[in-house]
Amino acid sequence: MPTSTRRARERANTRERIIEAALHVLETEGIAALTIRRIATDVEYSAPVVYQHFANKDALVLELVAHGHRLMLSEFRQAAQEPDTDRRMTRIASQYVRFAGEHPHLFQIMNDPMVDADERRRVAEPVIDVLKEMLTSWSAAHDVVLADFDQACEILWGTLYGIASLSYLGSVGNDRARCLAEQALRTILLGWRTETPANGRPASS
Amino acid sequence: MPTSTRRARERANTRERIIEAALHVLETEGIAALTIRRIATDVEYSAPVVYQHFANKDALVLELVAHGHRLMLSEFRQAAQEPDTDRRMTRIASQYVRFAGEHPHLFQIMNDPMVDADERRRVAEPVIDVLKEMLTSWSAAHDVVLADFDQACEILWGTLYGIASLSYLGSVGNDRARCLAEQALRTILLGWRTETPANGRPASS
DNA sequence: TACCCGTTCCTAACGTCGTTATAATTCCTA
DNA sequence: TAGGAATTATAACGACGTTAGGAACGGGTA
Repeated sequence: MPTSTRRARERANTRERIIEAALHVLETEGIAALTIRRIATDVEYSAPVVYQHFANKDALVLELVAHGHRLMLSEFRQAAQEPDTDRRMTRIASQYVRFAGEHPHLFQIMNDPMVDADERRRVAEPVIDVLKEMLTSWSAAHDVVLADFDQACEILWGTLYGIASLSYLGSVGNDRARCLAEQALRTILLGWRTETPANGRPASS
Repeated sequence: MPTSTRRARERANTRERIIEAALHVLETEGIAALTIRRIATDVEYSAPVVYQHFANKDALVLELVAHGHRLMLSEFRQAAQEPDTDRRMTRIASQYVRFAGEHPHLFQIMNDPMVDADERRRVAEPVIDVLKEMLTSWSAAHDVVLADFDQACEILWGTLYGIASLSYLGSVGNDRARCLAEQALRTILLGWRTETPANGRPASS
């Protein structure tokens, strides 16, 4: 009975090898080197074989985008262990920019307008959820009630992306961008604390 | 004697027509339609003629990027006429995002990692300068001394780009992105005002 | 064992891209 | 008017994503 299951296993295995090869090419040589023929060569197949595992190049790239977000998610979870809510926020900012610096080509396709907007939103969702959790606990810790929570999250997310882009677009170095991101986050959080109607009594016991 | 000057004039004219045709294709049909052959067809020439005016496609695209920044600059200058320094800042934020929404494909190539980083910095400089002037007058109006002025500018620039990207990447609609940008700017400015060592005496006469 | 059918794979090809070589044509100048 | 430079188009090259066609393989049945 296990004859067909083995075939399926082999199929899944080559599919995985294709993704890994594509990922390796992307990270080491950039998006220009990421061609179907190159990937096929690396996994020792001919080009059309790739199309048995992916409908087209976009589908394969989407897989890399998903991988990138999973990677970012794991780094975010790591940063989320910081107990202090303020430092946690600045650490995630720094981590985000660091990711963009350490995986520039991955970061590039993760924010490539060519990939479908809905798909990108879908794979980015878990990462944004971490950000939401962190903002929730931060606002709770400081007795800050945000006028519009989702809006606040989108502002943070956009800000992080924008400042990370300064780095990967070559406007500033990555170290400086990390500094900028931390500073920007501190400023925004300070702004939110300040604009909260000054009901400034500390949380009663 | 004017025979050679006419030739030069014609040359310059064709060059300009190529740029305009390229711009039209880009804005109306997107970057995928922006091919040398298509542009050449639109100006009623064969493809190789384009290479008499531009070293390669990148050089032509760079011209479009420069055009985009000039366009953005003119809109910024318009927003800069607002007398109130605070409203001026939020207006520029709104204007930036609006530009990204009204010229999505132009905005895309203006921030395309494929175009040379140095060249992009160069053509973006005048636009950033406007932002710098506005921040200067804002901080003066509020007696705010920014710890690091350039850093503050880069934070603003990055934030605007990031939030505008939320729109053109399809995460949020353009109207919402404009709202986010204004809100983000207000928050950041509030943060800077707050963190300034509370020498809170109003500007003495 | 012999056949057969479905899967897997490769070669070849199509159309498009950016770009270049080559040749024809045009237009000014001497 | 003859010659030479500038201008133009045709054809081609290599690389891309993608598809068509057929060869090879491998397990289930006679």
